[in-house]
Amino acid sequence: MNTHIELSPIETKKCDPSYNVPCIHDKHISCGSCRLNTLCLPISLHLDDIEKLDGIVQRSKPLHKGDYLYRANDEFYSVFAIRSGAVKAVTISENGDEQITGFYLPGEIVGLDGLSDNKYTNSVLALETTAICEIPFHKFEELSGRILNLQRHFLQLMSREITDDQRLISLLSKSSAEARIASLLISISNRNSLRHLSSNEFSLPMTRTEIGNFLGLRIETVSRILARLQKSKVVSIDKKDVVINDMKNLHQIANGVENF
Amino acid sequence: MNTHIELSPIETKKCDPSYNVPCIHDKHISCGSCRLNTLCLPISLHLDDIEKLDGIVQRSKPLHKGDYLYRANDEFYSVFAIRSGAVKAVTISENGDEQITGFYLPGEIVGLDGLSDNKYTNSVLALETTAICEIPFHKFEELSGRILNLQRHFLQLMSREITDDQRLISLLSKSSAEARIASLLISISNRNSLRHLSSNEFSLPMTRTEIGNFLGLRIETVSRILARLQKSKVVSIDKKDVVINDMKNLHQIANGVENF
DNA sequence: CGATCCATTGAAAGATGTCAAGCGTAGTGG
DNA sequence: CCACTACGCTTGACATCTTTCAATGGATCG
Repeated sequence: MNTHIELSPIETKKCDPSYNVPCIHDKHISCGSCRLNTLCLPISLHLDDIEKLDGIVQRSKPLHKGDYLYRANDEFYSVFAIRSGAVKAVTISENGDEQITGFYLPGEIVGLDGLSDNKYTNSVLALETTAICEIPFHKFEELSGRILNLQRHFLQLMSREITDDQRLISLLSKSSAEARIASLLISISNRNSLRHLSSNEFSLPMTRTEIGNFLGLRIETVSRILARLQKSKVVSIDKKDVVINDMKNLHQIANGVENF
Repeated sequence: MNTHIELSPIETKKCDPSYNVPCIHDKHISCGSCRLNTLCLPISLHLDDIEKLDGIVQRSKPLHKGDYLYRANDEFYSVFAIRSGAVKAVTISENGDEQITGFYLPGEIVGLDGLSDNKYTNSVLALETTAICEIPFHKFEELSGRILNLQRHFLQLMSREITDDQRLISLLSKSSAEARIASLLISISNRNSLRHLSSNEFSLPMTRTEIGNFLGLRIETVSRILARLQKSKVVSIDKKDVVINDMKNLHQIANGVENF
């Protein structure tokens, strides 16, 4: 059974048979042969340890746009690795409005917010068709009791989430609308690099409204800033498709806040 | 030897001998008898486990205002619990300016940002005279291999830091200057409650400039907002001393963003 | 006592938000 | 298949909020 899902053009290219690598979208791919494992497992595990990990990872059918992976206040059960597609994490504040706390791309982990109170504080839902690896936490915890590297790795993942969030705090605290948007573009670009995709050309998985929500800006401001960046030839934008023409300049506009 | 340090009036009251409880500022207090242990150890450890933990905690002489606990890029070695006083965590962005990512009060933990790359990403320094419990991480890790509760607890601490940071992101992303400052006051108030101190009356450990840096506002804005809150009788402010007169109203101003 | 830091306040400028209008596209139902 | 609606996006004009600049006063420290 082949469970390939719809792909953006960039992603598809990588799955061309001529590449002679396993396709990341295959539901039955193992952790050992997953092209993303340098991201979600950036540690030196022995082959048989990887196999053990592989044994507890559950791969289910893909989420479609708008489908929830989990909801705030759901009981914490698993953490999840994004295999393809993209998701957003959102919280709902008391007065009812939604705040996006992060976008997550392939190779990245969501669900770490669930540990502190044994229930998730965010909801996570798909921005586009998205494939997921689910890692039931109690099994993982049991496994990581036996594999010391794995435990250490997990702590690092959490610490990474903390430092990423703090970079975002820094960005929101001090930067202009233009710097925020430049930073977001750089962030996506960098994360694409890690996945061996183009760092200069990519497609935004989220809407303008979502960008604005995430960065604390109105949609009109997002639209105007993108138009301004386009006009100054730093980037080219056609709907969701972005080409970064002048990365150096973009970094200057982002004002030293590299990514988040 | 008595190593009592200077205290704010509120804090001092609690150390009155008539209270018949161990004084939190005593360098030689044990984890088992520390009044803050419900904060930094909110778990059910057996008595002998607490003693083991106690054995690895190092209590050094207090930091004075401006002293660094650690600096960004220092090798990660320990996490730290604040025993008394207050510290701030700061990062320096590429273009050289400082961003405060958090204020930490007694019973709270700093240093969790150091795990991901084995070096700290923040610098942490004292806002006032501050006593610290240092917990060398390798010893802690070794200990938590043997005490399952402790490992789980540590993950919860990290997850808590993540959710706290995300609340702050939400605040910075969407709120007016007035809401940000109201939220900060509420946050300090709540954290004082946890420490069994007054939730309506306290002294700010940080300057207006630091408040502004943390909340993404200029010092003049901070000053004006505080004046406005005072004028509307929601709070009374004299220099660093704050009295919250109308908590309900303050919550409304904070606009549903409870704390962070 | 002078230097420095912190805080307050006013006036003006600048940035972002709000409101309103309009366009294109995708999805839906007749 | 078309019309209709909903949604996402863009752009202009104006309002509002926050910053910037400037002047001043109090507190602290050597």
